[in-house]
Amino acid sequence: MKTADPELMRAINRFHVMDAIRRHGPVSRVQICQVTELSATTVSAITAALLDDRLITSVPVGAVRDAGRGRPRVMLQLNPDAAHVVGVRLAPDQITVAVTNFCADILHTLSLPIRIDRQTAAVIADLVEDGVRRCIEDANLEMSGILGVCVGLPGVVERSAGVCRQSPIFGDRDVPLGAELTRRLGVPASIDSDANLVALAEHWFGQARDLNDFLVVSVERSLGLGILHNGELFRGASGLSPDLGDLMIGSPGNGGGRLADMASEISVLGETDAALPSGRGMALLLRRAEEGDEDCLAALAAAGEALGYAIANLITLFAPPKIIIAGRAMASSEHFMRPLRETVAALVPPSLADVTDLVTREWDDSIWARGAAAMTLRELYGAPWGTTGPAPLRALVELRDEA
Amino acid sequence: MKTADPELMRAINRFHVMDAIRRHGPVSRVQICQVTELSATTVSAITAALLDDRLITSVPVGAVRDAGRGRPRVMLQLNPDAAHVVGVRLAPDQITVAVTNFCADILHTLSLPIRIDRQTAAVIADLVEDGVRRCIEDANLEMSGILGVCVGLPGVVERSAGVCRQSPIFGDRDVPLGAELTRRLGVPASIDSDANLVALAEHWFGQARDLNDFLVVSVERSLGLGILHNGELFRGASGLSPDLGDLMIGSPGNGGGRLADMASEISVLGETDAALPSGRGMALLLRRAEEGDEDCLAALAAAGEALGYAIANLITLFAPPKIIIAGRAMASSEHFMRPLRETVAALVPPSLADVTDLVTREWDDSIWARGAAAMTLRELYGAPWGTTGPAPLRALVELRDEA
DNA sequence: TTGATTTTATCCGTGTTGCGGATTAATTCT
DNA sequence: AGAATTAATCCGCAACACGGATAAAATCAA
Repeated sequence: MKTADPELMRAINRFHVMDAIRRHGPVSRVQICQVTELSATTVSAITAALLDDRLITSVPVGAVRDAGRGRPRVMLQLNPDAAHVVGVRLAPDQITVAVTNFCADILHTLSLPIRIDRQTAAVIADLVEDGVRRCIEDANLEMSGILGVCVGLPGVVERSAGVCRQSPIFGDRDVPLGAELTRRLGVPASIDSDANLVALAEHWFGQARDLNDFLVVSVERSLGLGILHNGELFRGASGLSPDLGDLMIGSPGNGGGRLADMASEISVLGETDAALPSGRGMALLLRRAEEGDEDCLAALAAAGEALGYAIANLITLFAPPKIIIAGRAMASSEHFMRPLRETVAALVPPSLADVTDLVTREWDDSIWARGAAAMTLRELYGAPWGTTGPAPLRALVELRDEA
Repeated sequence: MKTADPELMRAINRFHVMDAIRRHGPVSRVQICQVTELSATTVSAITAALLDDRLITSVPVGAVRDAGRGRPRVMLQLNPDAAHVVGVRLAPDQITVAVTNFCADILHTLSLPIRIDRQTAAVIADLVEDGVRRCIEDANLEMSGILGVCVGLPGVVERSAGVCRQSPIFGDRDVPLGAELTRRLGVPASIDSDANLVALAEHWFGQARDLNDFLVVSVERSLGLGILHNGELFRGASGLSPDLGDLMIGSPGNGGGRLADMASEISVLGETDAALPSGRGMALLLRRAEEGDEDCLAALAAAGEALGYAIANLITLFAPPKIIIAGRAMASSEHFMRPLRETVAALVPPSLADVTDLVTREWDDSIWARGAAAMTLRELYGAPWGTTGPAPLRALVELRDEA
């Protein structure tokens, strides 16, 4: 039970100020007042403390001039060098590492196209450790300057415990990857579901910056689900992040089963008889579908319908204003998305027919790693009870419109 | 954006104190200190204010004697007469009204066994208004002494807007029942999903008092889902409460469809050819099943399997430590529950095999209405950001063990 | 060039809050 | 009756947010 004392009060307000600065780029103290609804005095005091801690910096005068009469505003921004963090994304066939600064700008990335699929946890931890150390070195930084590492991976992840309950990339269950990496790197290391990282990335940098509620469905080798609810990442009880692929779809033994076996890239590739090379398989399959190959079209359509079915159920449960379907290749194919959309439209309950906007988003690997970095920064910013929340851009927009 | 000022601070702590008093019956100030982790001074100040506002009362000295040496503790408890609220439950064949005091003790109930199914909203509002007025009168109270009314009903409900998007008891969509009843009764009236009311009732009075995360699945004429997450009732985006019956199960057109058409009491009754009278249908069906009637057994098993399928998916998403299956008749039949349990066990992902405890609970109608009353009280207590949360009974348990 | 104007940021005094330590209150034990 | 013990309150302190006054830094007008 969190008791409220002046310290908590300050923590909350400091977080709001930090969050306002992060979200609204270089921003003056008056603007922060409007956004946070804090008094000028309080904002002044808090920003002074933040400047003192070198968490923010004031933009050199003259850099930004806004046509006004009085004393010019001093713009404040996050101090990029206040901290450095590392984000890692583990995919079945690739490890991506990114080093970012305090603004979550990527300083350096490293991609290792390695099949880590079904490796032992020790081997994977080895690879991650190497990758992180190398990436830090390449960015001309020291391990001692890194404040945290976050690893995103598919599967069922219990962030609070740092344990991966189950994942397509681990043979074992209940891998304590968080503790292991913390030990190896000598730096706090956390883990999370990869879909959560993407959800956070979308919330911080992507197309959901002004949304407090949305879902991210990642369609890659495996299927992930990230839920942002009330401006917070939603995790199940005991902090568990779900694996969308574990959902049951259709009638088992009658063309149904786990979603992972019906709508993931792996399953689609497995459907077609054609022997497709493992690396470029999906690109090839999509091209064949484009050329009219019946098998490939059918496989894509079946996958789209299966995922559409699941998404309809997610809409029934969460009624989010937006769902972002995210993936590399398949998710951007109309042969996949059209059946998906049609299935969603057909199965969503009538009362929720129009609440959800379904969009696709293709991105590069670095987004994932950036999300992982953001996950660590989010904690550094020191959210007291959470509230990564977006919220009133309105105050700022109004300000801009005035000018 | 909620800015933190001393007022919020006080509100938070006052709520924690109120909540501790509500939860732990008559309780002394020292005990409140232990539970809330507030200082004795603060507790003293807050309880003094609460006593001054007549929200709590001190138990007459000598009533409770705990074998101690020093100055005896003065026990505090909610003042039952601090407020009165009304809870209403709308079911397809019945309206239940309950008047409770500030402790959520039921003072008087009224059950109207009326088929309101498919009536117009105006007629139903009429019936509710009459029921509420009569129940208040029978309890020897005045309308002016009622601080709020909450109505629970099946379907998709948007509490914040007071709108029922869709419900088996309304022919229309988007019924603004909240505003209508507020107008008629001259008292703040809210509406919510009936499953949410039960979830709250279980959290406050039932078997989930010490749980912060659990699901309630109500199995009656229709199917409801109440989610308690992090000590808070979970609602979808824009405050929408889902209708479990809207979930899709199995393959559509292949023995699958909406869960409401497969696992609700209505659907089970519809499955069997036997012409069953509408009122006692389920009781008769269960007796026949007990006697070995194949049709009835098959219908119950099919329903159990369908609901088990849905519950497995809910476990995948929420991983709650407990799911309470609640209902009148069917839910307590092993012919229904055994297939359900078996299906859940078979379909739940291996990594989540043992996280969820599945229990059933049969109750009388008044529980629902009591939950509705509690929903209003919850707001009167003035939770600042929510935190209906349970939490550390531990402090109290330790105390008791010491003695 | 100089003073008036305007906007921004800080300083000062006030009120509220929670807290630790001392104090008072109300019992039981000896 | 006095000592011991536990409960509740009182007092002084520090932290905080806030409103109003003040200082700072520019533009505008003569």
